[in-house]
Amino acid sequence: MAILPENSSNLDLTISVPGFSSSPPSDEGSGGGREQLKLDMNRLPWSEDDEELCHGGSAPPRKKLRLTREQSRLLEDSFRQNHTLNPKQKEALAKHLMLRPRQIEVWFQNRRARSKLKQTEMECEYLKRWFGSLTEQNHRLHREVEELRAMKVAPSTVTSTSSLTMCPRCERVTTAASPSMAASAKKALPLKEREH
DNA sequence: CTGGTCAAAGTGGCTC
DNA sequence: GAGCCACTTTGACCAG
Repeated sequence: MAILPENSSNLDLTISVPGFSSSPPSDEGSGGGREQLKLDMNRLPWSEDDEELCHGGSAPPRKKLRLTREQSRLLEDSFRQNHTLNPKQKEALAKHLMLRPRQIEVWFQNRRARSKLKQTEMECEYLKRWFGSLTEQNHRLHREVEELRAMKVAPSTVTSTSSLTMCPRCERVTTAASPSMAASAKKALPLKEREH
């Protein structure tokens, strides 16, 4: 097994020039001031010799590429059109952005992961809200049960059993006295469950 | 200086 | 074996 990964050619030795400032004056908001460095790090062409250099001797610290805003924008555009690339598209994009196909591939992988994470977070938020709603509904139903039990203890207070109805499918008892509860319970359920 | 965050890249397992 | 994904590492940057 190789000591270094196949794509260690991006261990860009050329950027660590003594005296070179990696923090030029910021021209953008948060995260700004990276543009110059990014350009230098991304600069092509790289050669096979560079790769050989990386494989020889002791491993230098991996230098991190930062994409330029333009590169990111084009990648985002491309991602919007398609979340995956075929080898030809990857090659073309790499050529256009002056990056290696591997970098395009990695960017798309990470972008898909971020996209999925965002989706999961949104679903999590939705489920939290739903849980809150169900908890609230559960409390109301418990109170209703207590009320019904109280009525059973004192049957004289129950005017007629016909005011209680049982849903044949979910076997839920509803009373004519609490239509709002039935309505709110219905509201809390997702559409699929409601179609009933 | 330190800890947190973000994103590029490495790694290993899985699928086709 | 290539491509993808989940997980992890790592470097750059920023705020306190």
